[in-house]
Amino acid sequence: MPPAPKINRAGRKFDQVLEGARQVFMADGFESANVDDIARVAGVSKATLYSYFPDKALLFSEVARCECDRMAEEAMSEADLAGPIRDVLTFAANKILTFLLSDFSQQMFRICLAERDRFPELAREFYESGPEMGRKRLEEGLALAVARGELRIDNMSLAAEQFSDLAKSRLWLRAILGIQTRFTAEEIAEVVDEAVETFLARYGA
Amino acid sequence: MPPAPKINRAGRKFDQVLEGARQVFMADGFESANVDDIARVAGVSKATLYSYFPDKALLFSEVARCECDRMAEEAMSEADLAGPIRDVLTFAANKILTFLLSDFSQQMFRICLAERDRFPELAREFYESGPEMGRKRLEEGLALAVARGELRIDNMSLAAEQFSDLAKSRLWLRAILGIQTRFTAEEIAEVVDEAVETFLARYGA
DNA sequence: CCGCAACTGAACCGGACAGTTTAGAATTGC
DNA sequence: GCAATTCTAAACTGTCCGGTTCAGTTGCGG
Repeated sequence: MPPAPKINRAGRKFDQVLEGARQVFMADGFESANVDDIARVAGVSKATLYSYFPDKALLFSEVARCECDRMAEEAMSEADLAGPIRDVLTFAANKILTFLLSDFSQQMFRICLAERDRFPELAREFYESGPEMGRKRLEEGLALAVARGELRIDNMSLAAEQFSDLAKSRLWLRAILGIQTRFTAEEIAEVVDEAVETFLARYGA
Repeated sequence: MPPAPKINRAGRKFDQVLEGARQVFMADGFESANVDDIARVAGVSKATLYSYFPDKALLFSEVARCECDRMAEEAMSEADLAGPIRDVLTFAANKILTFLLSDFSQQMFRICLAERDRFPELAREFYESGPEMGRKRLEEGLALAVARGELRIDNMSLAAEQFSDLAKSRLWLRAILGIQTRFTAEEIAEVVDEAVETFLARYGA
């Protein structure tokens, strides 16, 4: 199967359907999303929607797959690797934290977790397109710094995980649970700086 | 309101109902849980169940509240603070990680996150009874070590958060997403040891 | 302008499920 | 051992929602 089974991609309104579904699913998740709502938001009749997708679950899978791809692209975006290692790390931690606190990232996580049992494949795609992809990118950057003699790292993969875990200290959990929804630049800078400090204390050359 | 509004606690089978609800809600969450199932598991008729609780939501809230209390007790359990700081930290990291990987902790997190919007109070109770309580306990332990001159810590609360974040590196995310369900002693020991190492590199005296 | 394919809108079906009712059985207290 | 209370089993109501159907409209190629 090239992209997915039983989906009829031909037709004028296919993209409309997908976009409407994206909006509704990303806002409500799978269970709470209502197919009538999706049709309405997509500006399409329910019959048309069902002429493209055999059922709600496959429509959701398709949307989720696309969104995982979007996330992967985000994770692959290049970082600036020039300059002193401390600055590079600070920039990276900032980027990681900002992304992890974004609405998009938070919604993706919530939805993938909520639908973990119904769509186990989705959880895996999420993990690979998000955290895993980010970790690989980070490892590459760290490897360069090691090569330049700025860092000393034995366990590269775990070091990368530690770095992103440090970068989201305190704030991510509060955000995902809805305890706190806005974050000041100071709060973010504090977590980022402390993350870099701790990471360098361990791995700085 | 002493515990909760409109709940009739008198009657022979109150505890049965609560226990049945606990089992079903902890297994299925709020939405997917079926009231007929709860009654059956509790060994009670549906009418009896509804004579104690006015609706499903309040029954769920009561169960969730009790489970948060259970979690708080778990988090408050004393750690062994004697011995060299490295051993104490290793023990603590082990305890934190083991708890965070337990079925109970994982289910609590999944349920609280899934029902975040429907029961915002629950997310807060979870946060305070779990992560917050754990952090406070950890801070106390760290403060003792600082007093003994074994650690140097400026930002105590963030240091405690960093420690628990380091302790769950890599494994927690894989567990919560269902990517990996069993963990070898070696995997756990590796994460724990690296967490302690990194923490001590930054905060060791 | 014809014919065909896509699309519409609204009604409809069936199953799931929260919550209610009722008629009667079991327990308990006195 | 009787009366009041509690519980039971099962049928029932109303609602929600995924998915289908269908009679009719739109729009486009020839």
